[in-house]
Amino acid sequence: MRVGELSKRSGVPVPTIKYYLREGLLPAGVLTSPNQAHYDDEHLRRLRLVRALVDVGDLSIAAVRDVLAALDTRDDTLHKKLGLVQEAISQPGTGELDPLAVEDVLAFFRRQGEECADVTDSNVTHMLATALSAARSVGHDHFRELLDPYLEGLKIIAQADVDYIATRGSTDDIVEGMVVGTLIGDAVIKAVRRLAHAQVSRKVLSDGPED
Amino acid sequence: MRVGELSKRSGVPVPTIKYYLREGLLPAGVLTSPNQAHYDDEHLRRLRLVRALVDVGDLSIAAVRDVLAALDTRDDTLHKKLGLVQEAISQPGTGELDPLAVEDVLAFFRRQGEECADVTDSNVTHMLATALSAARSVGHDHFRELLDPYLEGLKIIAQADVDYIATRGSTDDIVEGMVVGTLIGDAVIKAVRRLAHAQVSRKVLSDGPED
DNA sequence: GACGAATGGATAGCGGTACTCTCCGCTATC
DNA sequence: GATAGCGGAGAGTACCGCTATCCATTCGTC
Repeated sequence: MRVGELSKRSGVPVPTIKYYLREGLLPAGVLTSPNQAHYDDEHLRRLRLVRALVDVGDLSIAAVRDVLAALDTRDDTLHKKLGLVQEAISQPGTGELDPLAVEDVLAFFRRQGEECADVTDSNVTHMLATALSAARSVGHDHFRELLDPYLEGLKIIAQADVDYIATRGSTDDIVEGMVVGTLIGDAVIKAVRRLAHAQVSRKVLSDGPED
Repeated sequence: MRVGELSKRSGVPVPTIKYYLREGLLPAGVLTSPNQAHYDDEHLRRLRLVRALVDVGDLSIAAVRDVLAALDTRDDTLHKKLGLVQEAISQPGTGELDPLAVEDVLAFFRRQGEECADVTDSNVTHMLATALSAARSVGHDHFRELLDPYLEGLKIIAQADVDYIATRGSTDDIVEGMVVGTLIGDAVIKAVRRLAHAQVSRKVLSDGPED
């Protein structure tokens, strides 16, 4: 297919597709003439992935490029590849780090028996410390006490994630599934947590019959 | 205190504070002269809240304004106020809605015995449908099967959230705690989920001893 | 009470991001 | 052979969150 049909099938405007091509988010099509190129289903698939990362995953174009580069890495173990990808989909955040919050994180790791060595300087750790710093800055220094119950709930969720991913065939599918599952999972979790809050709020607060 | 000290204590540059004042994110200080205003701890607290919402909660300035407006509402039941605030901190997202994904959401509600009536057109429902649409568009139409295990894990988390909030005194503290807890909780959950993934990935994939 | 720094207030400008537009010569299709 | 679409490249746009500049006034302190 040519770019017009790629656009129609994906819902992405042609100029945007051209932009993604320029930015290296989509591989160039196969040239059949100096100004005719052919795109296949793989391009369509990749394009939809890019949109999902941008729209739902809220990744910047640069971050998407990193993710795709990690996905396309050929010569690494699965574990390394997963690590690469995870770094790429975990934006660190910009705020100041309160040393007390960093200590909270380390204490949490110790409590959970994490080998901290290879984790403490990752984006994920930074994310966590940033969030706890923000909590402290607005006077919620007891927020850290939620880490353990959160982990308890997230173990269930992570297990479901792993089971879901395990149904996939090739290692490429696994890595891509991890990207999609992590980012779309984030969005789903955000929404469902809010639903759970609303449900509880409705149950707990029977304040005033009606108005 | 005056603006300079407010800046020093919060770490926010003076021009930014002025900007927030203009945008209505901070109430004006009490004027003691035509060009001197006095700010108190309440301003400082509000400023830090704004920064947390912007930095960690990733809210736009407009969304922050909505949240603050909801927080400052005086004449509503707690339940209504919580609902208002929840809408304000739940950005809908922009993608197309796949009708099949919408059906997935409704089926989920039915399964969970939600009274859908007052929920189906909320931002949160839209968030969920957007995420599931994205999943479908990249070929993960079985992603919806994760909804139930996610809810199971999130019930634990939501319970912890409620317990945490319940320690607070005034209803104002409750509502503010809900904002902070929801947004910072989102960030924390994101991070901890990734840690859980990494942990599981390390456990499951003992592929190759070392390199 | 003089003087430099800081203040409140208003308007304009800046830097980054994600597109979007325009133009070109060429090509598929009718 | 007309017309629509194409690949490619550079410039332009819209929005967002600040940041810079200016002004008259006032604070701090000497």
